[in-house]
Order: sequence, then structure tokens, then C-alpha cells
Amino acid sequence: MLYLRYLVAENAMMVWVVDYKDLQVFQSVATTLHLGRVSQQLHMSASTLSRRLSKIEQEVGACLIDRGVSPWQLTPAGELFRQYVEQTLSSWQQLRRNVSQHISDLAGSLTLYCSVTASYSVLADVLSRFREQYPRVDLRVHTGDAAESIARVEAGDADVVIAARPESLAAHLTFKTIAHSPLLFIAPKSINSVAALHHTPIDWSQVPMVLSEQGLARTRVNQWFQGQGIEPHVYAQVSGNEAIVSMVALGVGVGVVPELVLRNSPMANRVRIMPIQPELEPFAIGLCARAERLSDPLVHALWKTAAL
Amino acid sequence: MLYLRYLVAENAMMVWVVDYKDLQVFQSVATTLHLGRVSQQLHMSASTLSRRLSKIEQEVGACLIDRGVSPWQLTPAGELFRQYVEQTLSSWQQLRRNVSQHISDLAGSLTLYCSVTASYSVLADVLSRFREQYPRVDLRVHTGDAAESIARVEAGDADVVIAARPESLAAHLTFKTIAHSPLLFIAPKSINSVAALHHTPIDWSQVPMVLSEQGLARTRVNQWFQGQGIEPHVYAQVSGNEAIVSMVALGVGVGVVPELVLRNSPMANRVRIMPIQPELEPFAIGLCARAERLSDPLVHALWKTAAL
DNA sequence: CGCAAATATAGCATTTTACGCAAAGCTGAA
DNA sequence: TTCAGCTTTGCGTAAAATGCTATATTTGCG
Repeated sequence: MLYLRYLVAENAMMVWVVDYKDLQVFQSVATTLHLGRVSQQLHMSASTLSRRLSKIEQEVGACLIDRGVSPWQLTPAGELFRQYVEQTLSSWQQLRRNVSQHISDLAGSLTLYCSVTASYSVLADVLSRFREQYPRVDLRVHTGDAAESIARVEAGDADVVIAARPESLAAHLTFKTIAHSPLLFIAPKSINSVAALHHTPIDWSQVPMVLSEQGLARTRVNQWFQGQGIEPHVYAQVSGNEAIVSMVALGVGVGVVPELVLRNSPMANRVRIMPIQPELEPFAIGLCARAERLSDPLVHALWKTAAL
Repeated sequence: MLYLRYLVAENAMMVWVVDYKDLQVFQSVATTLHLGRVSQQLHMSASTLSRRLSKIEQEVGACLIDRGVSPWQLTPAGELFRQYVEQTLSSWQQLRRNVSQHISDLAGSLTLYCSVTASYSVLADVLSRFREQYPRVDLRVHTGDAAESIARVEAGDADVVIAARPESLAAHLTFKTIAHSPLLFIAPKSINSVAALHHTPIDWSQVPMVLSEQGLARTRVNQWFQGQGIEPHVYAQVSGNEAIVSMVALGVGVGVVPELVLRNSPMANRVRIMPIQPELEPFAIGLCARAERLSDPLVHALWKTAAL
């Protein structure tokens, strides 16, 4: 006769990898008691389902389903687990309800100002996420010239603006970057329209440039030309990045615009991006507000939401 | 002014991938409120931990931790979630206790009979697993000749036997395969000791064979020789596979034994395995019991345990 | 104001895990 | 005993998680 002396640690194989999906799976199985049907119902192959059940049983530490009979039957442990799953899942949903309830308690109104440039790419993201979590906050969004944005926050016309980060930021303002957009040189699609581009290397003094009248983009371009030791031939100075794309498309000359402006421009397919080295320093797009406004729960909430 | 019309489905991004590990992680973080310390404590890199927290927040649908202060602080939603986690984890452990309680309630005694051959490989597996789940069951294991095993179940001397599956199984017996072991031809290490093996192809009529007196192994060997149209030269008939290995090791002739007997034989390094084609049909090792005994909860439990 | 420490994120290589398909194994019924 | 349907397993591939490193932020503290 053989005497046993196997000692098995209680939680030896526990890895705590059961997730809520597993619980849902088990719930379906416990209801349907038929692997094939459940696998169809849950759009997963029978093998996946089978393995998932095994994993669960291993984690729970007991055989949960008596597969020896048809239809399947829950073992006593399985029945216990079924009840547990029911309770746990409902408790999880309950939590989510509570949380979203809690969250959506925030109410009030928030005024945003957004440069047209910025509105193209970032606005939708920021707003949809915020809207999801705080449906009861009344959002008012104004769009306008980028140059105005900082003034708007300072004046208090807007709680938050979405704009490119200015070269220098006043001390009482806070900025949160949420995206970057490179500054691109663009030329007409038909290179013939700007004869000077035919030379290699390009003789920039002969290239008619279409640039922003002022603002960050212009600053960056000036810095770039200066760094190259070049005196550009500025053909036209425009207010508003959108117009630059149009003018370039018409063959007037070469322009510089943020990538996201170009991406959203109806003229985008009528210009081409020039591979320029070194690249211009990209724009940082983000949120800007007066520092003291961050204590406002709504502003704070928006700030956090955008962070994700 | 821009009016919003974003409709965000309530559970849009839910993928239900939060597992218990995540809950543990959050619990640690909620207690320690310090990423670095927790990452050490839990043996994971800071980046992993950070990502994991983000995932959790996304699943819960709210920002749970205010990272803007030091030390961190739970948001209201975070506090809610912390309580939830506490409750859920304890409930999970409770379930496991209940289940193992439930499981280990099974008590009584079970008598196993096990052929020496089978005991080498399978017994430990089967028993340790069973022992883990049903610690209160008193297991009595007898070992003995394989040929006797079927008789033992039929007589009721053993509730279950572990043995090779016989060629034909009486109707009132059930068998559950849990392992396979190939049947191997073995020859002495020094080939010189059996001169007939020097020819190619082997002239089997000249090779002295050491075979089981009877039993499954013998049947298989007979079938094999018959299939080859060969009349073997049976030099010795032995009872018990173990003895065959010894005799072959001594240079008496060529034998046939299950792989697992060979693996566990102290003589294993004094014989060599012959690459024989076609291979003999392997043994099926498993559990055997009288069909009606399966209704006994203990037997049933053993049956299920062995299945995993 | 800026510096130092802590935290977050991106990119990458590597390991782990999950999945589906096909093949093998098992169960129940003819 | 054999057959058909249901399950499980083997295996190659796809997806996800993780650690590391580098970099950008952010907080706390002079």
C-alpha cells in the first residue's frame, strides 16, 4: 500500500487573469448549457470557448461543468459560481452607473474659443470625450482667428481656448499640449507654375513665398530662413492659413502651413508637400486657460479629459 | 457659435478586459497612492503600471486618480471604485473558499489498484490533482501485476484501476485514457551480443526475442510479427515488463516494452531503442472502473479530475 | 524662476496570450 | 460496432502586454 504525501499549495496556480469577458462567457454557457450554440452566439470559435472555460475552471479551482452529460450540467461548484457571476456582473454594471451618475452630476456651462486651424483636428476629439463624461455641461464653442485666441482667454471671453502654443506664454496662463502638427512647405502641383523651383538646390531668393502675415507660423518661417542664412522673397502676406493653401494651389508661389490645415483643405490635392530639411519646428496644439480658472471643476474636468 | 451633436454610446469603448489582477493593482495604488512604490511592490515597470491604470480608467469610464497632486488622491469616482474593488475581491476569495469547501466536503475512501507499469508515469499526476481538490478522501493505492488489474475491478477489490487499456473491454467496464506510451523494441547496447542484428534487413527468425508471457504487449507483438509475415524466434517468455529490460540488458536478445517502463528502468542506459517500422500500436494508459461505480461521487470525482 | 524628482507617453523589441483552423478524441445512438 | 455530432487539442499566426529607453510634463522646493 502506498501512502500519499502530496502537499499542494492552496493558490498554487492562481494568476488572477479572469476578466469580465470570462464571466460573461460563463454566464452564457451556464444559461445555454451547450458549447456550440454559445460559440455562435458570442461569435467565437468553439475551441476558444472551450479553452476559456478551462481557464476559468482552473482559476476557480474546481470543475464547474459536468460535460459528461448532454446537455451539460453545472456541478455544485458551477452553480455556486453562476450565482457569484450574476452578482458580480450586476455589481460591476451598478458601479459603472454610479460612476457615470456621479460624473454627470457636473453641470454648468463652459465657453471655448477655438482657432479655425485647431478646430480641424483636435476639437472633435476633445469635445466628444468631454461630452461623454459630462453630458450635462453646456458647451459653447466659438471659432475664429488663431491670433485672437490668447486675447480671448485673458479677457475672460472664453474659459478655455484650443490653439497652437504660442512662442512665449504669459505666466498666468496654463497650456496643455494634446497634439502636434508639423509645419509644411507646400508648392503648386504643377511645378512649372513656379519656375524657380526647377533649380537644385533651390534658389530661395527667386521663389515667391506666400506666408502668414503674423503669428506663430510666420515666426517659425522667419527663424528657418534666418537659420539657413537666406533672405526669402515674400510675394504675399496672408491672414489665415486657409487662404495660403488656396493661393499656393493657384500657382502663386510656395507657402507654409500646418499639416492639419492642409489635411482639411479642399485644395489639398492641388498642392504638393516639399521635402524640406531641416524641418520646421512643429506646432503644439492644445488647451489654454488662465491658471486660476483650473480650480473651476468644469475647467478642471475638461483639462483632465483632454489628457487621456 | 457651434452646437454640439455628438452622441456617444454609453458603453462605446467597453471591452470588458478588466481582470482581477487589475483590481489588485488598483487596490495597491489606492492604498499607496504612489506609482513608483507600487511598481516596485508589484514587480512591474512604472510604464506598465501607468498604462494599466489608464486602461482601468477607460473601462470604468472615469478618471479615478487625481494625479495633479502629490501624493495622488482618489477622485470621487476613484473612491467609489476603490470600495467596489474591495468588495469584489473579497467576494471572489469568498467564492473560492466556498468552492474548495464544497469540494473538499467529499470524504470517504477510495481504493485504487495500479499496475507497476502504470504507476511509473500516470499515478503521481492523477493522485496529486485529486488530492488537491479532495483532501479529505482517504486514498488507498495497491500496486501489482498489470494482468491482474481488470480482475481487481471486476471483483470489486478496487474501485478504480490504473492500467493499460485492454484490447477488448467488457461492457460493464468504463475506461478513460489519460496517457499513451509507445511500445518499443529494445536491444542490448553492445550490438555484438546479438549477432543476428548485424544483417540488414534484420533476419528476425535469427533474433532471439524476450517477450511477455501474455498480456497486451504480447498480443501487440504477435500482431506485428504476423503483419510482417515473420515467424519470430522467441527465446524467453517473461512475466513482467521490468524483467524484460534486465534480460535484454544482459544481452540475451531483443525485447519489447512500453516506453514508460523503459524510462523508469535502472537498466535503461544499458539497452538501446531500435527504430522499427511500422511502429507498434502504443499503449493507452488510463482509468478503468465498473460503469455502475461512476455514480459514486468519489469515483466520479476521480474520473473528472483525471480528465483535466 | 529654475532645478531635481516623479510621472506620462512614444517607439521598439521581446515575450506572452489568444484565436481560428484542422485534426483527433469522445459520446451517444442506430 | 460504426457513425454523426460535439469537444478538446495541436499548431501556426495574430494580437496584446510588458520592459526599456528616451523625452516631455508636472510637482515640489528652494
